[in-house]
Amino acid sequence: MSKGATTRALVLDHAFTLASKVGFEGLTIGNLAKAAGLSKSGLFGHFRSKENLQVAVLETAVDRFLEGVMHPALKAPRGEPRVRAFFESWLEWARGHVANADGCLFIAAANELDDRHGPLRERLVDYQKEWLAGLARAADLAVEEGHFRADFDSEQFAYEFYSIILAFHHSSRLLRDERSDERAARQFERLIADARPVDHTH
Amino acid sequence: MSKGATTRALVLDHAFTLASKVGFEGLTIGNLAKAAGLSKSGLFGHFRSKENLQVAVLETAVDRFLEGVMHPALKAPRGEPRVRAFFESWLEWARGHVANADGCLFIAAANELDDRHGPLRERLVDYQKEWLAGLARAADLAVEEGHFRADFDSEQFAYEFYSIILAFHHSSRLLRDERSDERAARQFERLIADARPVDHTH
DNA sequence: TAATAGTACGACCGATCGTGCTTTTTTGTC
DNA sequence: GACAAAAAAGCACGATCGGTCGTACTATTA
Repeated sequence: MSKGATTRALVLDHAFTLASKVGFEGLTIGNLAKAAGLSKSGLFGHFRSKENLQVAVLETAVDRFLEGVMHPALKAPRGEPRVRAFFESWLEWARGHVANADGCLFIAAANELDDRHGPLRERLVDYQKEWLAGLARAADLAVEEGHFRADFDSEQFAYEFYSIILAFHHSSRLLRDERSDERAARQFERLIADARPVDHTH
Repeated sequence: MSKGATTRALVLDHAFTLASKVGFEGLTIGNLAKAAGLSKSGLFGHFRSKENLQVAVLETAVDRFLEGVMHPALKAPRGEPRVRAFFESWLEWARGHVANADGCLFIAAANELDDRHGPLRERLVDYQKEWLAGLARAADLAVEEGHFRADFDSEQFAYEFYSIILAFHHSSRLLRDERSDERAARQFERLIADARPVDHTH
């Protein structure tokens, strides 16, 4: 890796951490330069605009998310186990960021960008739709495996799945409720229970 | 009402609208002054600090929320009807703001303030806890009326209720999914169905 | 070794931020 | 209508923002 690519990666590493705390808007070039140990203009040269920097940070975050959440979950056996694996690793991602006193960058970005337009917003939307579609696919597989009901709206499932993450983030970050973990787990179990085939055996 | 109080109220009216679009951080004194038709310093004199202004805006928003969401719902008969009324008016609040291309100020504030400290954050947290407690109380009444199961965690109910609002806001604002309404309604019906007493009549 | 491209620096730009100080205009009371 | 008080405006400040500039050092390549 060339010198330039090395420091660029180092900058993006600091940028991801910093942006997780302050969001995309709060991320200033001056502060990032201070954190990374570069001059403002030295850092700026790597990206040539703030928007380019933001896009690069978003893609860094996406890489980490794929690596830390999506890929591990895809190793679990298809069907309900994989759906559960998604939940565990996804929540663990959120939990880790809450514990570090920074938040989930994607949730922060969603709130900052929801009324803007431009490439940053479009990319974020595309990624989120992709992940929700991936979740829906995992749920469809659970239907095929017979773990979930045949009449089952997997998109609705993905929608509600994400609502659990959002509520957990809100409850633990803003309200600082120590029972957020338990709450999220119970909500998830209820979602799974309703997805299972009806039991007529008794 | 004295002249001062009149213009102060007018300023807060514009401030609420503006802050709903840009959040508490994006709300600048210069822009607000432009919107309200005052000079920066003329407006500033009414509040003497930005933090005071923000607190006043938050309290304005709380008044509107109580008036538009909480009070109407409390007029519905206790039990499930009142719970449903909460859902309808709460979602209508969110829906209205989404349609206006601004967002729910409380959700925006939650994301901006979740890692800050100071009176603004504390007030927001207090209000949100209050509303969730109010919701839990409404659910408890539904238990008393026999509409909901006896073994029933009303705090969990309030938690999941709010997750529906959060997901709706995210889905309609960021993803611009036209089916957000339908999704939220279905999620709510599932929440209610699970809260009802088990039916052993067949 | 010489030429070139990549990397980083400090100084600086115009714009905007919140906020203080001073002056002018408006309001309410006798 | 005079006059004090309140309200609004005018102006300026220091800080910070994203971004540009010329310049110097350091790799890479010829």
